[in-house]
Amino acid sequence: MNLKELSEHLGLSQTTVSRALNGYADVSEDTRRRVTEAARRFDYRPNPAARRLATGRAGVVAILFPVEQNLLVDPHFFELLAGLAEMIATTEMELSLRATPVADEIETYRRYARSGRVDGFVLSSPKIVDPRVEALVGLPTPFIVHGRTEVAAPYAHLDIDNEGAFARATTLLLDLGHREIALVNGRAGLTFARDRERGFRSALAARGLAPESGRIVNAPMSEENGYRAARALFEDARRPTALVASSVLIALGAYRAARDLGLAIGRDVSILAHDDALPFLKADTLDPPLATTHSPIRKAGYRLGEMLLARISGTPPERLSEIWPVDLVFRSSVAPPTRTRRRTG
Amino acid sequence: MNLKELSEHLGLSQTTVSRALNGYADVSEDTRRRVTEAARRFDYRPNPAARRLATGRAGVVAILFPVEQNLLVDPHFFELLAGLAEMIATTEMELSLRATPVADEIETYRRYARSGRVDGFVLSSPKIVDPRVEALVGLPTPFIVHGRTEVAAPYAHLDIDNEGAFARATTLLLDLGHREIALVNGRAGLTFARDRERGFRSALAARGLAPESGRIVNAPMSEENGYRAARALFEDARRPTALVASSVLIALGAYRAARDLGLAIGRDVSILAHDDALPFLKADTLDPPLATTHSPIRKAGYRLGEMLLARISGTPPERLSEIWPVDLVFRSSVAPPTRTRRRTG
DNA sequence: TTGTAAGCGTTATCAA
DNA sequence: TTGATAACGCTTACAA
Repeated sequence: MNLKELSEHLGLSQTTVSRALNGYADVSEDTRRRVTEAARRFDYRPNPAARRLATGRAGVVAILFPVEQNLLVDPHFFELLAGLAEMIATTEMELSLRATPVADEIETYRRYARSGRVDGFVLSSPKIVDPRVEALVGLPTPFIVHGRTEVAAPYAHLDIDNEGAFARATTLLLDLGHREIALVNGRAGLTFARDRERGFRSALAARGLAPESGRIVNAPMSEENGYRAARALFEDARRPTALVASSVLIALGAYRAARDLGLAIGRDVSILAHDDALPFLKADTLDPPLATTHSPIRKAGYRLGEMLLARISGTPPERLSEIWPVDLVFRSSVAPPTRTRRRTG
Repeated sequence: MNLKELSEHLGLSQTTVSRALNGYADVSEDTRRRVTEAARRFDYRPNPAARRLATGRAGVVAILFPVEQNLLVDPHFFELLAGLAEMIATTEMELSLRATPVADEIETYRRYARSGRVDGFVLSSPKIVDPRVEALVGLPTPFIVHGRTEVAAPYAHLDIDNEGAFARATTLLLDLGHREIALVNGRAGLTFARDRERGFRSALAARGLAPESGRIVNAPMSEENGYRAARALFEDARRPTALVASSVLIALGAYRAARDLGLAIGRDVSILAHDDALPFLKADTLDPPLATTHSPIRKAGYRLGEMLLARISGTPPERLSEIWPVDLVFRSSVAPPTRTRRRTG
């Protein structure tokens, strides 16, 4: 059943039927009712290719990932993707997952944008200065960034308040009496990692403190890297009494390191992590329950989809900027430091 | 630059230019050369929407995932996805990633297939009897299955020889002298898990043995589940001397369990796993290096893309069936059993 | 409030 | 071997 048949059946023109279905104002209520009712009865679905040809829109939003980096293996990326896919599934559009060789990334964006096969991009894990964003602000294809980056032109983005979250987390530990606090962060060069470090430093600075050397670690966020970093920190002669982690995955590794070294979490050492709400890793079911700054990355993915569609519909980028506040959730993995406990490796 | 402009520039009809570009036979070599040369010079790209409207093809292949199950968090799934995305990126098509509520899965396939927005599906992790496949064999939309399932009609599929692989792995352990062997497998009900169990059992049966109760464990393949299963097995009074695992992730958990219990891998207990070549988890860099049956799942994803495109181009499903052999890689995590070593919890 | 008609950029049919 | 011409199914000026 196509538009022509449907309109013939109704004794109306294709124009009127099309407008009735697309919610134009200049259609009588009565006609609209008849049309929508018939459309439902015949299960009429506009042909997407025809619509795309007529409107000039591809009906596709895309997310690119570098083949060589194992981004797909990063659960944070995947949760974002899942939320995005959920949102797009509520529309008539497609979410296109596209592989690109890392060396050719910018050129892939360029070519793909010009191909007319895509209406918009979602960018994740932006660097402090991100060549993808720099290239895309010069192109007509809309895009949205999960996170922030340093670029002159306005660009649509959704971020969480990383700096504020880590400042509050660090302040909490300071309030409990901790003075020796370490930060196990994500990869250096990524904006979120810089912002979290800023929050960490500013909280310390507010008490006249500064992080000691070696107390800030940068690495991709995995259990294994969390274990390595925490183990090294815990084995140091000047073991920190508290650790802030950029992911529950890292905290999980830190838990393992603490166990291996016979340290009681929430007693010998306090641990607090940012929680992106990875579904297979619940902070409150760890032993002991893990204190967190909490912000579901899946929801962010969903919202990114909505914002990108708004951008595609013409909302200017400067109006599409959201910074989400982050909850601080106190749990028993943090406690006041126990004085002068020192342990040699 | 569109077809009309290009053909006017060449002084040819659109028809001829189109045919020259699409490799039709009835175009003179000379004309074809001129046309392709001009197309390259002007960077002509056919409008995908127009092409889709004219051909009736969507230019999209899709892979659906259930929102509630954390499939996206399973690295096996996204390695497959990465390979698939790599293949599709070499074409003019899109790979659409689509979320579906698990309760509504079949209906989503149906609706989506009828929507005209997709030319074909990739199905992964089929069940022994899989309702998705049963629904899709009745529809005109082509699809391909990664794995096998029990269904009357022919269907396109690519699988590895799970049964053979696990029979060989088990036989290797038997040859080394092991008699008490456990299997830590994937989720029950999935075809690959059944096939691996079959291989395991048949190898034992060939020596007149049968697995003892509790020696076959089914669970989603994760480090955590591997740890739990292995720990329970290793703590049992009748500890198995060898363990076969369906994933390196499981083996990783088993390594941790062995370490926690003071068991030396490759001495007190032998461990062998199927290796899908997850990029962040190399069997040969574990300590000790892990013996495996080896088959890169990413390559399978790539090949699935090729096969699906062949299916879409008209190759009948019965001609699209591949079962890949699996390599057995001996490493020092397996050794002959050390007799009468028993350890109580 | 409704209808006419002209695109949108291809591919496919058929005739030359 | 090439070219008119008609689909493909929709949206959207513009006219009524």
